[in-house]
Amino acid sequence: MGFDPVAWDTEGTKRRILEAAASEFARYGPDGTTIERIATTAGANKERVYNYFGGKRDLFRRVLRDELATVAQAVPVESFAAVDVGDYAGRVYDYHRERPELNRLMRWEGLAFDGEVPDEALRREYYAAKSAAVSDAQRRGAVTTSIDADHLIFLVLSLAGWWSAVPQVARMFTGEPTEEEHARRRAAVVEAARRVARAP
Amino acid sequence: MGFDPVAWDTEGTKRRILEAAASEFARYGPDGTTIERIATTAGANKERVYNYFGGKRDLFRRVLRDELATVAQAVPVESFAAVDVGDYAGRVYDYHRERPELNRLMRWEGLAFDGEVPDEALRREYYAAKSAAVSDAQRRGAVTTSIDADHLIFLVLSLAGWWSAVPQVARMFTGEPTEEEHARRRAAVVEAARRVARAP
DNA sequence: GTCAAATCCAACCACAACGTTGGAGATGGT
DNA sequence: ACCATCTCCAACGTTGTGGTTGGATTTGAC
Repeated sequence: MGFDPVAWDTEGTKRRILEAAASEFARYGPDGTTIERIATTAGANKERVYNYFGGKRDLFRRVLRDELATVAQAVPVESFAAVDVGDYAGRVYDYHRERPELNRLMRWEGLAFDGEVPDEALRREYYAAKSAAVSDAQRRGAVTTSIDADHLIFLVLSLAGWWSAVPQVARMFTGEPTEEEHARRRAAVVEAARRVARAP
Repeated sequence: MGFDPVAWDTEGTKRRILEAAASEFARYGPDGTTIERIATTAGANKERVYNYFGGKRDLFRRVLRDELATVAQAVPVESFAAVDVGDYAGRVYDYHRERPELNRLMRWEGLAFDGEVPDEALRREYYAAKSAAVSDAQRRGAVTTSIDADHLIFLVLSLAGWWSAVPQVARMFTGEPTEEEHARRRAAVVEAARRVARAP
């Protein structure tokens, strides 16, 4: 099944396995995903998966970690004194839309692994930076102080994230997510985020 | 294993199976749940489950439908001209907290069954009633018109629901959900919902 | 050209879960 | 007291998946 006419391409194989794993895990979750399917999708076989990465759980964690590293770069965080909260929420909405994997992986994680979180320190740091971006803006009077910084940023993320958490409910509320509907949703998210953060 | 000293208690068995199924499905999801475990938890055996309800999927749908019927009564919908949007959001947050099953089931549904939704007509009607409660308030000037009614109500539900969708993220943002922290989260949700809906 | 090390593959084991089935036990009418 | 009917249970067949292992193939150094 491998297309390696001349040499071993172990790095490439690893990468393809990770890509396939991200896709499969996001789609079917930790339980619904089979190593077999990941392997064939990646043009390899099970043994390679077990050999390169450990068992299924290890692979899931690895995929989630990579995905988190990606988003950290994709939607950077500054102070919300300089960046409008609404625009930021809109960008987060866009990101969820064009790369639904992370959102789905996190939700699988929330449902299946409830307590335990891999790379907790790293992630905590990432989230703390976002909170800091809010409190900075609060100190400068650009954002309301009637909601704690960490609660506020989380709520803003809620506005952008719930749509893909329960897409079936979203559809029943607002109709099929056509391109236009997506634009409407995005506009609503932006407006709502601004309203939540607005200074008095 | 059955505790029926005198007569067959088929209704009771059905009920116990449904209760066990709700708990198991909410906890482990459609894939992680085993019929065996449902049966033993309910003090019955597999064959009863298959006989009373169909396969696993049928049972899942049944459980979800029952849960939806319950919530429809628990958090009734009126016009948001009479009821404060913040209070309503707080009640929804409370409901998610004290009965996490529905939220989890909906999220499993969103992840595992993506497209297909059982009892779509019923649910659509339920959601439409909520949207109507918003548009009524908008007509009366009690709620902003700068966000569509259906988007607005969905966003309010986001504020209350995202906490349990990604509990691990919530924890990393705002710390362990002690009783106090829950109170803070609830207050933030209430305040944010009011801000989103506030009329000019 | 040779050989040790690394990569890849196919077949295999164990086991858990779905769904079924044949029969045992209880019930209520006649 | 008997029988049709419903309820219950234990055991089974089948399938699919996680994870392993032994060996074939390729590579690069010497």
